[in-house]
Amino acid sequence: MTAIDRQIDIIRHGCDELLREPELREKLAAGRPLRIKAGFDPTAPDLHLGHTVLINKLRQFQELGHHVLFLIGDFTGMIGDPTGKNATRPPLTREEVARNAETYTAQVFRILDRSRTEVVFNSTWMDRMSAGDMIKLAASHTVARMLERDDFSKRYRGNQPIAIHEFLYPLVQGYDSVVLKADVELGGTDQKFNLLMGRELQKHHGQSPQCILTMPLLEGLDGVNKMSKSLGNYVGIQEPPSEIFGKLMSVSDELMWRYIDLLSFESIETTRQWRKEVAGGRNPRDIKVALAQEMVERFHGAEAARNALTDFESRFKQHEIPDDVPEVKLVAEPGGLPIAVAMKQAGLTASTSDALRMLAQGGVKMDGEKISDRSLKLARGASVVLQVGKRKFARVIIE
RNA sequence: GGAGGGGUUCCCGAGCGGUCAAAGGGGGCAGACUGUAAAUCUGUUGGCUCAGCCUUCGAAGGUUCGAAUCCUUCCCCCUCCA
Repeated sequence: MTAIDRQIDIIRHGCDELLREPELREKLAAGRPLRIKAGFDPTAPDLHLGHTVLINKLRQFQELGHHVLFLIGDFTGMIGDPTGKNATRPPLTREEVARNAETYTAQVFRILDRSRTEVVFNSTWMDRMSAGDMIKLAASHTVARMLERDDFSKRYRGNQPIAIHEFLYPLVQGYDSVVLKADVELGGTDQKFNLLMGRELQKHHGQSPQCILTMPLLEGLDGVNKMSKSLGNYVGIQEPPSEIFGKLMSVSDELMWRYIDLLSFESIETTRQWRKEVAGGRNPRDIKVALAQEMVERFHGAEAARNALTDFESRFKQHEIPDDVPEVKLVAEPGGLPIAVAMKQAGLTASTSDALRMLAQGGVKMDGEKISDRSLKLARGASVVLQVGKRKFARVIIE
């Protein structure tokens, strides 16, 4: 096995598609560090495990000696890429984009090697582009070819609106590759069309076209939709250990294997062994614990991972009230504070109506005892732990 | 520019003068069962110091004792023709 074979092996591992391998071999054969581009949409500034699938791959490229161009699509963010959506997204303001971008850079270096990463913003060159240049760029592609993109054609057929400016998104993304002289661009499978656009435009500008590597999209906790902040089915890498642990424990057994494939650094031999053991009767829960601990350890360290497990067991096996319950101080009138209002003010429910529903359905506990009396009032000086559902807690202190 | 169709609660979608906070499904949430899994069953799903009241059916006006439902104007989306 040659050195290049070995690189290709590592690069291909876990990926969805590599276009085109012969070209990549040629680039690798030149022996120079390749320019690896990946674009990030600044709408969701909190990185979650879904993002890390791609970032882990970037990290691998760095380990192989290549140079990562971490592109923040602050210009494209104002367009709002409709990929995976069935509706036009509201464009972000410049201020929102800037704020989001900053939180990105603060997080990626938990995974990436800073010395081999260049963070770039596409507004740097796009802001300087004239209307005339933009028309020239737009002229390089046709509507028919745009409509080849699955998302566009679906919406078009489904009588859903497509705004003209949405067509500019792939063009701008492709043009970014021209400016950056990218050798390889990474993206999710949903990005394939946009990634290919980079190849087209690079050829158009006399460059050798970038190779594209698509990574599978990680399903969210629901196991159906892709992980995304807006759908609320994500595990954020900045979340506290107990949240990361708990969320991972709540995924279905089927989804657990998917997460192991895309997120775990365990060797293929180990994970294969796990599958065999589960097939032989081992409780999948044990494997899930291992995965949850690995993730907590990656973002919070080994000690946090150990604590996450013991906390989890005391809370859910022994139904104990956790010790890190947030404290909320509320003010009551002389007559006391109605329980439902207290629940809402403590942030345990979205509304008092919702709180009343929870009471009616037996989903509320006070100091560990189930309560259902909606007329209950908390008197001044009271200090109680309220629990709604399985995981929402608050110590409420009435003043 | 012309002709036609359409905008209903998180989503899809029924309703077409009162019995509508609005059927049904999806999704969400809670309960039971569990491994905080899945599947299943049950309940619930606008807000409010909640036996009552307030706000919602693209927007604004109007008719009516009463409007998601009728009228007027406006905005937006789709289709066909130009």
